[in-house]
Amino acid sequence: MTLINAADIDKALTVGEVAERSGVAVSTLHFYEKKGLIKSWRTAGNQRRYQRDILRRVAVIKVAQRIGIPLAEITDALSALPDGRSPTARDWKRLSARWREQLDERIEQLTMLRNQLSDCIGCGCLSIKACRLRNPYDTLSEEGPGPHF
Amino acid sequence: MTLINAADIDKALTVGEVAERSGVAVSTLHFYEKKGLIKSWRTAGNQRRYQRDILRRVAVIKVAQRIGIPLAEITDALSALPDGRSPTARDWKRLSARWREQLDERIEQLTMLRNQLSDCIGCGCLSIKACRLRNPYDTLSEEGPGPHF
DNA sequence: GTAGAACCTCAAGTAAACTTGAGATCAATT
DNA sequence: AATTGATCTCAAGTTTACTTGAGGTTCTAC
Repeated sequence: MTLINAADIDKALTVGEVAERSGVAVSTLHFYEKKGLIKSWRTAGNQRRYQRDILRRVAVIKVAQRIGIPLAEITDALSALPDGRSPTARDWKRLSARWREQLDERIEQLTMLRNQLSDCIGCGCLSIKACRLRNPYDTLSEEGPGPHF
Repeated sequence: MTLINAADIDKALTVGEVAERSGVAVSTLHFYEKKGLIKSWRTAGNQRRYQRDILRRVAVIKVAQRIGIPLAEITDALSALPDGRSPTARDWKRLSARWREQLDERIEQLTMLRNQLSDCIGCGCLSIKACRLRNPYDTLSEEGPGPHF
């Protein structure tokens, strides 16, 4: 149900162009499309064409991946974006706020791990039952019930 | 060429025991053995037996995994450990020092990502060619040539 | 001496995120 | 018209880190 006007078509990008400009392989773009992360329309000759907007979208996907968000979740988040128009700053803000939290969490976990690692360096305390490194669930369980990835 | 004395055998652990006490599945222990991460000897009835030391070793593997080190690299690092005796604090220190660096690096990367994300929240700058989030290689390339995982 | 739990091996399956390959079509150029 | 490069589809392969299953053996306990 996406509306496309003449101007958009005019500026349309081919897969090759998108690949080069976004830095991902053509096969990856095919793959993302199959997974529902991005979309395109076709020319009379069945070739993909993308709105210029695709470049930002792919950039967003790459950022999310760097954070460590799995593609399925990215698909999910992206599907919450408005259909048919380019996401606005506000849309992007919602997305990034959610991911920002996950990033914070991830950083905190790694930082805790680092502290524990420092405590343990050279002390051999991994052999001790009470070692915090050895029993990470002491800390994880503080997050409450439910799955802790 | 590992020497095992009567006392060790005395305190030997079965796979089931190791699994329960280390928190990994029996199948995972089989798997780790095949990959060369851990080892065992066999009873007359062909069942695995482990030195008590296995528990620390598995703990070390799990810590390394939390840092994000792939198993192959862990195997590599562990193979540098002395054969036939339990690793000492010094051995463990060498290992953790190396991994500590990777952890630091990972944390720094994520922290940079977070800062950039903050800069970008709500500003829509992902659409701008110069956006640092969009062009992470500006920063990655500072790490020098070679593969950047 | 027999049931049931714990083990064994080996092959195959799983999930994520892609890549590769084969065979065919499209588009731009000479 | 013919060549060359870009695309297309669809299936199958790749890597990491395991898990699952089938079919068979060993241990422990009653």
